[in-house]
Amino acid sequence: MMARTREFDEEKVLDAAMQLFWEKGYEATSLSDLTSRMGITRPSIYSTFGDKKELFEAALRTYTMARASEMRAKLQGNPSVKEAFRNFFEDVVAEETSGELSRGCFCINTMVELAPHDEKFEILTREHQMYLSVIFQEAIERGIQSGELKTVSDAKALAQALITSLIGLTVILKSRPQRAFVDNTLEVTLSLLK
Amino acid sequence: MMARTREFDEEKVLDAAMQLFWEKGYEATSLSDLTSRMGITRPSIYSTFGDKKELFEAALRTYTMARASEMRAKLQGNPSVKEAFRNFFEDVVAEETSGELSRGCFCINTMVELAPHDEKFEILTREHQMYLSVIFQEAIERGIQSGELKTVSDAKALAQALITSLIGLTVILKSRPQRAFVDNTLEVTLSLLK
DNA sequence: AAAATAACATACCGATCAGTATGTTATTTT
DNA sequence: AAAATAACATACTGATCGGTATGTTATTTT
Repeated sequence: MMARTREFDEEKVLDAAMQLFWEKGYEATSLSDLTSRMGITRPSIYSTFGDKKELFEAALRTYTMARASEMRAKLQGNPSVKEAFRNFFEDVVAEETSGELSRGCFCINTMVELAPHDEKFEILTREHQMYLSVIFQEAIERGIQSGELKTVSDAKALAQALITSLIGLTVILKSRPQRAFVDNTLEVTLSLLK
Repeated sequence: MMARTREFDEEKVLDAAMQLFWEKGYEATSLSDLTSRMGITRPSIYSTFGDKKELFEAALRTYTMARASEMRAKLQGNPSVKEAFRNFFEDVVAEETSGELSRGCFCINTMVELAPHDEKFEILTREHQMYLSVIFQEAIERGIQSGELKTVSDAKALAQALITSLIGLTVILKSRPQRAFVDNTLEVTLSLLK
């Protein structure tokens, strides 16, 4: 039973927490950072989301769900699978290149920072990547079905290799490599789709 | 001029700091962690290495130099370039799979944690990866020279794509993916060498 | 041997950390 | 309207953070 009505939008403040954790990671984000960015007080955070780790987990789950559906939409929105993949990878590059900060991928950041020390996040991040690789796989199978891609391709293995390259690309973009490096990587990687 | 003689081996304690930063990252490693692992006191750390960030930088530089020469040795030690790359990638997998903790690559960890927020580490991590890609490139060129690889290959672009895949592989191993995922990725990635 | 000096050990600094106790205010239930 | 209750705001907790002041000990230089 609810007495006084909540003055903040739970979804909005969680999104604010997500942005912050995404930018700075778990350890480097303090409760003070969170209260000021979320616009609510410390006790409100604890009563609504639990402790810092639980809030982080909620933020990450929000992120992964949004990212998976965004990715599926992008890959399904183009009749040509090759074009869809190229556009997708180039969007990633554009996203990280534009703007002051390259936040990378929240899930990948978490895989690096927390997965080795916290089994919950080891599982959560692994399963998200596996899920993404299935989305890749479905797109590739669509390309094989339509005749755009060679029938002999191992769709699953190819999808997994592309996910691995996507992770590598996302990570190295944080060091702001030269444009040519990225372009070369993209050309060679996408040449796997044939 | 030196009065009292130093009681610790500078190289050894720096190596201890490297191990710790490698395992836990910058933020999650405290000065207390460092003193107990390095076996020296706080003032000794500060007088010898400077503050926490400077110590971290020294540790990272030690790591990158060791890693680059280790990598060059592994790639040069085999007359077959294809075999050399396969062994190299499989060594990475074995390294991360065995043992309780998958530390990943210290430089990649730093790229994720610090590069977006600290230009010094953006540059340091980028240049290390570029250096590694040149080592890859030289091995590929050797393979072209010997006739083992196709003459038309763009050695540089290929090397850069392989580095990107290596980064992706190193990162995803932190989430302990299924063996089949890794094997598939490896097969497809190494198929680029032909 | 005396003076100088640098590495040592101990104990401390203010600041900040994650998390909570306490009291007030607004809304619902009775 | 009274009682109950949950969200609010403020202020606090002990612990730990990175970094340093201070005094002692060992070695070198004079």
